[in-house]
Amino acid sequence: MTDTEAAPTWSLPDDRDSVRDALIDWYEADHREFPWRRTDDPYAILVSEVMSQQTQLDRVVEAWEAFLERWPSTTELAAADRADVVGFWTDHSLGYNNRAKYLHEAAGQIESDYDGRFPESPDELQELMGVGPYTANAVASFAFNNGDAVVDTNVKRVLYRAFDVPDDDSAFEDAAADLMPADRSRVWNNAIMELGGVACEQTPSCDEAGCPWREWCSAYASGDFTAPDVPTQPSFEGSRRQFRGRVIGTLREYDELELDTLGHRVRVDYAPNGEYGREWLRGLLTDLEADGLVELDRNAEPVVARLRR
DNA sequence: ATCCCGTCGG
DNA sequence: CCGACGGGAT
Repeated sequence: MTDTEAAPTWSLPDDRDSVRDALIDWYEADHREFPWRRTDDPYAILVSEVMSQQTQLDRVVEAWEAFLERWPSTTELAAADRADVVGFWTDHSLGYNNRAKYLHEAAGQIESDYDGRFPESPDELQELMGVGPYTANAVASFAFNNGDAVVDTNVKRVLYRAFDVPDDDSAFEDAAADLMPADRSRVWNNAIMELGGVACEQTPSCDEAGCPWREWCSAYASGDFTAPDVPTQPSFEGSRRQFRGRVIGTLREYDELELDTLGHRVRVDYAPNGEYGREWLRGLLTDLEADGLVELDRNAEPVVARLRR
């Protein structure tokens, strides 16, 4: 026998159905109300998922409503200027403006490749720009009740603590899939992420939140609430990301800007031939250009930059 | 100072 | 597989 697979060192409770029912009952009895939980429009759900990947949910609500009012469907969004979509992202402090571009591009894909209608399977949804495994399953679940088990950091933390699933992506996927009741991805994925969001947070509130899994939970029994490591980010102040943000913000105020002018507005210590000079700025701008956010007119003399329309 | 965290591109 | 990616809230 050439099988080298080790037997799993973890196992889910025998009475899966009790575990499942307990979570679904807990979720249905009481949960946070978010407006995107009241729609099954895949476009509206996609927008909410992309926004919430980077921003606290409370701040997403307003932005989500405003975005849908301005661009109610992929038809309007695909026809929009990219600069306006990126500008909206900045105005609403939604972070990574790359994701505004992804959304804009995905809307274009839906219009041109899918005849204006969203595909319903996770595999097809993943073809859309900016849509990876998590978002594909979320949209398939919440719009079509047709997803597989989502695995995000909330779900990982829950599985790691409750059932000792090791910190390993394929183990998390297997466990999450085993646990999800067939054909109930909509309520299930909402419920397990809600559990991670309000009961099994970084510092857990098992009793306060009335966690429905206390009787099965390994961490609750042992008192060890260790969670999988989440990589910490380098500081934002002075980072390249901060200056990218400033370039976008500055270019929004002007139709176009010559490079040295832009440089001086972006950082006080800009010196054309210094450490933070033209070479540094060109580096930033060519990346922003490759990211589809900025256009450079290399024929102009001197070269000018503007937001991509 | 730390948290939030999935996707893309190389 | 790993580094890059925004900026407000706490």
